[in-house]
Amino acid sequence: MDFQDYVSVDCVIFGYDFERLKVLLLERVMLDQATHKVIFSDKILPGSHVLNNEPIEAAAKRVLVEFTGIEDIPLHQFKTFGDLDRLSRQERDILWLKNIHQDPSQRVLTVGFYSLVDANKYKLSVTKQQTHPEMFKRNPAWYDIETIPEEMAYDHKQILYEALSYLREGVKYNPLVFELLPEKFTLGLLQKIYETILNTTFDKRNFRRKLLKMPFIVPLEEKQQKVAHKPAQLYRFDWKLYQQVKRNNHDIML
Amino acid sequence: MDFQDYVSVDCVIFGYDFERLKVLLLERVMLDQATHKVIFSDKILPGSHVLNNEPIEAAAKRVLVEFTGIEDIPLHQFKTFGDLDRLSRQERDILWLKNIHQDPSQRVLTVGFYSLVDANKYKLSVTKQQTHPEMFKRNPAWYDIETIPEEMAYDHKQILYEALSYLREGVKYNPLVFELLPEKFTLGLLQKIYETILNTTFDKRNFRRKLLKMPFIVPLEEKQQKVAHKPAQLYRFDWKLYQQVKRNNHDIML
DNA sequence: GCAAAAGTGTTGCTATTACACCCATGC
DNA sequence: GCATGGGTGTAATAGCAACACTTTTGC
Repeated sequence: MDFQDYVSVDCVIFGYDFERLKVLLLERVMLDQATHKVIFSDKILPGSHVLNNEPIEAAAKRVLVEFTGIEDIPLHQFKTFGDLDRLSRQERDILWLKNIHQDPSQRVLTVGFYSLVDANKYKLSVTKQQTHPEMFKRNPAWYDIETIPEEMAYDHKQILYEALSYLREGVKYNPLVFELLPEKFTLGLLQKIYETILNTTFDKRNFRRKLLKMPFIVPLEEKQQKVAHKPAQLYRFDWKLYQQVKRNNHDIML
Repeated sequence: MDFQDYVSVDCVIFGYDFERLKVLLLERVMLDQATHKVIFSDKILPGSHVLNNEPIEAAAKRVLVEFTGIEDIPLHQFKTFGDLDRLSRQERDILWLKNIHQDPSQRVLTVGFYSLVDANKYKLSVTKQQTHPEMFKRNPAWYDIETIPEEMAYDHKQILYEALSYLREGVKYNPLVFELLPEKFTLGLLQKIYETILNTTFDKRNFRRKLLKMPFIVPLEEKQQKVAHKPAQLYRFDWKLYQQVKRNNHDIML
């Protein structure tokens, strides 16, 4: 037994599809070897063991590519989960682990990461070679945050909800939303994102006043085109300026 | 090799001695077996491997008792450190690990916890049986945060500084300071603590106004006694009320 | 009586809230 | 011409920052 048998990462990828807040989950399916009937199926976070010589964040990035096709996104470590029985609280988890020849009573610590991305930007796909023909993870898909599937692997529902509250806090003090926004964006879009994530609404005029006071949100000499309404001013987020401002004044953003 | 060989916890215990902010460190000493001369000595955070059947927070509490004598304090998980070479970047770390028959190139993930306590409340002492007679940890002691020792084990200096910034953020949004304060306290003391931790000063009148508006800081029918100045009103922190208020309104405290 | 910390109010400024209408565009 | 989201100002209120003197006690 080795380091990699005891440590894993799990990724909670939040996606905004310009309508709603979503989370990326895989389907975990176990088939009967003989009949090929489904024994069970539930949802699981993209995650995997950390290889012996792999930094933990690299492991998180690797599993994302392997199980979702998402590449090159910033990941935020939020919490480590180490309950003794976190892999063996549900019957189907035990069944699953036994079948991949892992002892369900063996302890695996998992480091949780979250991210916020544009849900429309990626074609989701599993590229990882699945080692057990009748047990596999498939169908990475976005699930609305308001209707999280009941049945999830291990302690993943707990991990998901904790990530959600880290996201909601994080978004208030860190420029997380600019990690998902296109280079050029309108204030209307920005407002919609904040409203969706925080599940609230803001007054348009007050919101704009507040954001326009931030020096790192800089107007471009460019407007929207071909929209069926008054074209909006485009802005960009200046990361360098943001870093400068942040050094002096810790609490910015909403 | 087992779970416990790959996962550890480290505790960054901040102490306030009613003057300055301190941090609790142990001395790590290695002696020459023959001459008993000191080969090296540096500082190390209280930490240890997590036992196979031990929850991670329990491990953190255990090592605190074993290496410092501090019992029953709230611990806050803040970050997990997993760099591949975090145990082998310094010559003396390699020497140390070889002598306790641990492979320096072996990877150990460590989960960091921090806490804030009254530095005067505890008699510090090491009770853990030290297994290698010429290599030991001793002398738990408070070190001023402004003069952190240069020489520290592994990546412990990094862990310490990251903990410090989590503390400084945490104290603004969570009632951490009330975990260290005596049951009955004065507003003057409260202000001094915030000023020390955040390394700033506040206007007395504005500070009091702000804190007295918080319903969970409740005045007692009692004043200081036998002080060589006007005796101050005593207050207590009502944790139940705090929980209630917090449910509605997420961002409180300073 | 003096040293030491407690306690207290006001003012100007800044930030926040609440609120309603016209504008430019594509179809 | 109508539907769509963009864009704008003001007034009332609440919160924040800056400021100095009196009080009570122990010694």
